[in-house]
Amino acid sequence: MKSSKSPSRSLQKPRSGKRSATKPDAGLEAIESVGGIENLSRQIPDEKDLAEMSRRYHALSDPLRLTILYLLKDQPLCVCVINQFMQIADSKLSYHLAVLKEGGLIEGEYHGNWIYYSLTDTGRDFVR
Amino acid sequence: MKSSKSPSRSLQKPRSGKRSATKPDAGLEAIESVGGIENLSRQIPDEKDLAEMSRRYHALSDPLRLTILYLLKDQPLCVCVINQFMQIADSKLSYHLAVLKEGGLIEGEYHGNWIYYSLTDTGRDFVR
DNA sequence: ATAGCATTTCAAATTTTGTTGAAACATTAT
DNA sequence: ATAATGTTTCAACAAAATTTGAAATGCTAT
Repeated sequence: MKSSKSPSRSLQKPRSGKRSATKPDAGLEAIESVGGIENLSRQIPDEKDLAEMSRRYHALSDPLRLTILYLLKDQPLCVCVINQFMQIADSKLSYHLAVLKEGGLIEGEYHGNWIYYSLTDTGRDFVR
Repeated sequence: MKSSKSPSRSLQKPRSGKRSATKPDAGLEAIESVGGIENLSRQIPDEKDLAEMSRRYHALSDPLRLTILYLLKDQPLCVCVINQFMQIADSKLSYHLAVLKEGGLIEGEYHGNWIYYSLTDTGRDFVR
């Protein structure tokens, strides 16, 4: 995940005086044809939504985490069983589970001694 | 993007002798109920697909890159116009465009002096 | 060929993310 | 309460992604 906050755009239309030879007319016209830069910017989700989307996609951006997600496709599984598959250090698995959880893709709950993880509705959207 | 190659799983069923008190019966049964660990593993895309998915999601995992994607929602735009919006260093924008391109979400082509970027079909799937 | 602008590429510095092993915490059983 | 097991948290380290500015490259016009 990156911080890169959305730039505080000035949204000023490019100066429309004498247009220098270095400006692509077609590009500017394309913008004008959809209502100008001010209007274009309305297409863009607000900062909060962008951050949430980024977090979710980041959670999906690792083969190991995708594997976990697919493992959970048909049923919840406890950490110990997931790890029979993954064969990685407990703390490593825990880290990746946390990333998936923070991305809103899985949720876990204790059942006896074991934590069972399952897909959230959002998570389910991403496994086929 | 992370390297984390999918673990070479041994896929052995947990030893089924005397079951220690530390094994969650429900979890094991859940696995058996879907055909055992061997079968579960068939749910998981192969390494190559996982890598491709990871790359694509990684490209989506940054607010700045998502912003670019939404900018391109309704029309191709040249780099210079995109940057009127983003207001970041040229080389920085270029880097992020490259990440999006490698993720298969956008493509660019020269039109005269300027490169116009547009969404690929895959990219379009991700802007609303 | 040269110049001029648009865009990318490169390498170095910085920041973020992932890994590791030890320690802590949660739950259950004794 | 104590012990035993499952899971997470923590801090140090390693690896990967991002930023930055300078230099290189691509296209067009002269």
